[in-house]
Amino acid sequence: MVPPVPLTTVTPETLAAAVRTCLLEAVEAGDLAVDVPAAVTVERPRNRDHGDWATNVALQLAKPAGRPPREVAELLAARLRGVQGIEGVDVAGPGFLNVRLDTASAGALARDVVEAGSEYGRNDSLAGEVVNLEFVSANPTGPLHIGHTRWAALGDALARLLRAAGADVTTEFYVNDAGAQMDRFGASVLARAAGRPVPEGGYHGGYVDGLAEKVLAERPDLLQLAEDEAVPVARDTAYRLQMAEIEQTLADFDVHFDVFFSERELHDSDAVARAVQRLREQGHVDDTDGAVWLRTTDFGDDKDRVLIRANGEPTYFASDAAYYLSKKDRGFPRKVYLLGADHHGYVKRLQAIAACAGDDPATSIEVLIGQLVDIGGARMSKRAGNIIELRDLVDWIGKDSVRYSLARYPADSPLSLDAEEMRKQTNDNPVFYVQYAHARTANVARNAATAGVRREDGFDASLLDHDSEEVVLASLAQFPGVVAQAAALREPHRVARYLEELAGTYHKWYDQRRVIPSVAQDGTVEPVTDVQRTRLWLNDAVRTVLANGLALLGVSAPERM
RNA sequence: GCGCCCGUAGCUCAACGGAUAGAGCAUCUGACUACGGAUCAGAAGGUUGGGGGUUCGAGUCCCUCCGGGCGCACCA
Repeated sequence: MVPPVPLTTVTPETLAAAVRTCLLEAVEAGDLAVDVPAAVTVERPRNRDHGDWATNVALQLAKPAGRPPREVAELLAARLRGVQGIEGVDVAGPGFLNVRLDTASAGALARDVVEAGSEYGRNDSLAGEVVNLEFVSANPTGPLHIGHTRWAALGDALARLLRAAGADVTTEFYVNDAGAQMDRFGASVLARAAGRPVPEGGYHGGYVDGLAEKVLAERPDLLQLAEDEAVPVARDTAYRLQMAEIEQTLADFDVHFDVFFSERELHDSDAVARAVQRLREQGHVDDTDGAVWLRTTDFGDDKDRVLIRANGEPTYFASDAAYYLSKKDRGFPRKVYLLGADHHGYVKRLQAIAACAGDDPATSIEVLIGQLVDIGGARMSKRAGNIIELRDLVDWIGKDSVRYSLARYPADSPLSLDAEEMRKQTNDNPVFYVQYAHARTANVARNAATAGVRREDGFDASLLDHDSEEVVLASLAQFPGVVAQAAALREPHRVARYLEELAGTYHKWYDQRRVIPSVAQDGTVEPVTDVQRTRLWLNDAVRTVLANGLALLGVSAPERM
């Protein structure tokens, strides 16, 4: 007697495809007259009485088909019942289709996941998308602070997520290294180097003293130079030092940029002037009151914006336009910006630039607005004054906890975190809950090896028949969908929330089912069977997904804690 | 005044337009001769800020009011 090994594992994706096939067949047979949608949604019902998986297609197709939803559902149910791996189909409520899988078809996923390894969860939902993702873009005139920390954690996670979904992503940090602010920065550093107070409107904070010291070490002649010579020297030297620190801080936070793009180079290469000329040729530039204006009101902005001031100096907006055109010219159809809430007024202007350049803002520009974070109880920086520095946060709380804590909330929700909570290594802190689950799977695997339980000796999916196993398997099955959805919505927090759920299902399973043979009171050891081996596959499948998911968030997956 | 975002359990927050709105913390009850308890089981906690509307179905979409945050430069 051959055991009922299914030909294919049943997952939400394969089930959705099966439902769609049934629909097509029903239409073909003349049972139903409706346009079959390109994609069918299959979800895990909240209530387990509603089956393993459920779909609402019948409800959605009822109107276009001109039939009562339950009638459409019944019609589909009859066809679905013949699909391999499906144990039963019920029509429930207003017209939901509730599907129960047979144990082996659901359980086979454990092996698939282990065999896919780090590939499991990767998908091609965004294949062919070429994306430029800009985030952080802090001024190089001081250290990174808490606001940048949120964008760094979120932006980097988003980049990983988009890549996992098959997109071609370039991450970019725009360096505002041009303009009057840089001269004020240079003047501030010079003043401190000379032991004078920082000039009006300059940069304060202990870090300026630190920079002044290092600049003096590199340029002992600084104070002998004439003022108009000394400021650029102080400026450029301090800029280089500060930028190096920013890059190092980001690297220590496991955040890597493909491109650091200099605003100054836009000016030096005449790209700004050419951009203005280009916009003029597109017919969206006016010369009024001695200044050069971009008619952004043509595209929904409140007022037109100045590109070149009456004094001949280009505005920051002009370099932004040039920067946009650079991204366009470098071959990025889609430009994603992560901006702080204090810059949301900038969105319309950005869209207007795109429109003036002849692009459709709806597809070429995507702005994610992040609300501000408040971390209560965090130490203020002595160097930078009354602000919280990224470096201090990471040194004090730890990279994993900071990254995870910031990535587990949607960007558009204002957030207040508690530094003491983030430092806790308990259940209060979700990152430890998830990491501990991972460490536990590793521990079980080590114990299994010692006990002689080996995956390659056997796998029988039908043995994963406990409720807690069905729940773990269903959670594993959802991972690729979660990755695709999180990538499509640009919401890394969905991955974190998912991992917490998966970790929970694993801990519950661990409490209910043993992988290692138990030892009886008289010392006799239970023999190793396919039960233990198959559970080890499941254990390792969970570890695979936890590791893959944590990697998407830039958080480590420890083998021991 | 205009614009964008947010109002969900005592607190911090989830919830592709789906079925009885969920977690964690805090509070209360249980499980430690344990595959590391950094865990698990259970209780309690809600008119999703108010009011209309759209539809088979609204925390989610539309309108309106209330409350909070942030923006509205020839600044960077």
